[in-house]
Amino acid sequence: MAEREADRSVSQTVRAQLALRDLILSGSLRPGERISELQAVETTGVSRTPVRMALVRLEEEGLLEAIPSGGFMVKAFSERDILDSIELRGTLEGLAARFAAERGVSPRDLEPLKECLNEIDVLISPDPMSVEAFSAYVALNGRFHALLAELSRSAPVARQIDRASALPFASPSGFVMAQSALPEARQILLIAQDHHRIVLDAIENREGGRAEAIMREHARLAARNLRLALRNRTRLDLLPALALIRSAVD
Amino acid sequence: MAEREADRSVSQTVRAQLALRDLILSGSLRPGERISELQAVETTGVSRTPVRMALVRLEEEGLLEAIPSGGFMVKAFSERDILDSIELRGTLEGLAARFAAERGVSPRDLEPLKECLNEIDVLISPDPMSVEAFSAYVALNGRFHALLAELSRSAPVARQIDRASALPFASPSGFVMAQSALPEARQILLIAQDHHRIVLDAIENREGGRAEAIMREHARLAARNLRLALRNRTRLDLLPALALIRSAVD
DNA sequence: TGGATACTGATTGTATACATCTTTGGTCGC
DNA sequence: GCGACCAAAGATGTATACAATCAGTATCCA
Repeated sequence: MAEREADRSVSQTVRAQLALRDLILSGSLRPGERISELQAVETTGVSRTPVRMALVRLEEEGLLEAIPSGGFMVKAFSERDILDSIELRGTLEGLAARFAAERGVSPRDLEPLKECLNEIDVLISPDPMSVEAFSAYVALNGRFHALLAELSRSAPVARQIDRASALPFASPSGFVMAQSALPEARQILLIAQDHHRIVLDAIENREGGRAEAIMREHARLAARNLRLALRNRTRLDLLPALALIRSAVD
Repeated sequence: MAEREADRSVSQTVRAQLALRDLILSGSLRPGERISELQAVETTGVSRTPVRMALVRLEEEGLLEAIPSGGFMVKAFSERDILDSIELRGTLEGLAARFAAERGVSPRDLEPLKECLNEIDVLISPDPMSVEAFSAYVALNGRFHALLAELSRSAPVARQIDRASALPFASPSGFVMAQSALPEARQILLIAQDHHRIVLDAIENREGGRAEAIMREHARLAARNLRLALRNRTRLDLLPALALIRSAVD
């Protein structure tokens, strides 16, 4: 009951969507649980109309599932669902990289990506990375992947990548924070950064197949991160998305 | 003002969605045109609430685009957008086929697909195929592709394929009807059917790479169909989706 | 005692009224 | 004559009231 009268700039629908998403990812709403609209109205402080709009959008986003008899429930994911979602994103990013390579990109277009990589270099340079560095990495990594999707110059492909990355555990840096405390963490980021450089090199030299393959492999690093985080059981609190996993975290 | 009181079994939202989709695909609503909610209310005969719900769903479907200042407009597609969407679907179906091959499927699971192919064989056997045969082919072909997506046993992948195929010009048999009058048509269907057989063979023998590659190539038949239909300019009336193409059909 | 049916409560789907914002047309000023 | 500003009309975003459907429970009959 804090920010009941939050800033008027964003629509009520967006506010409800953000609030409900937080509730889902934080685990306040359990997988399989039916979402009561009236309850959501009380929680979010907006009326039923924007709440319903938000529910529809969250369903399209993949966090909710429509109940045949009406209404929505929180979707449950298996560990394999998550791994598949990561492979899916890798496949789509691979397609984007291949398009970029085949169609050619100007040095001017590559500029922001290289700049992004240089900034990442600075972040991952100190050997025990700080938590803030990990956090900054997440932002820069997301930026790099977004720029890469644009590089395909294909609106349909970029759109599909966005939708595939919408699920928090499928996003490019979904499991980075989880292992910020592990010693292997920095090593994995160094490898990831190498992938970044390779894909740009492949695109520059118009090697479509190579660009595609490296992006697929790159996504599999996320899967490795996930397994690492689950096995070590450390800092799982940094992964709100895991509240959605069914029978993986018991 | 005919079916104002259509059957009560479907919700008003679905009815509005179907009606609006028809209006868009038939070209009654031009690309770039803002969709007036009140006008949609008059056209569809339902009230504003379900109309707005339908608009949100059609946006997620990819047929509409949100206007920053509010409301929606009909999306415009370039010819390249369409070709990219086809390649996108092929890539996703390739992933599904690879998953099916790698994970293995039981003969029991393959049964309905083989049955489907046998039915298609009967349809494309007579040399001058009838228009009804083409129409039946569209249905069976859609069924085969849906079954193949299921075969991946990956809900996220199947879901993404559904969404990629939602755009009419990206769907598996999007451009089949357009060339039902052309002599090359049957030949292309014979090749497509060969692809179908090959992918099942690859899956049966757990050849993931082969299964993936053939599905990618298979999708490119749709691109070939599109070019063929556009060049011949025959039966373009059978392609309502072309109303969305910007600057390709002038 | 078990099962089926009817009833009641609650929840979702729909319609409409209201407020705010955008857009468009006209007029005034430069 | 052109541009900017203001006003009015229409559009969308929001809230709420109503209707219909679904789930749960209790009772009645076999």
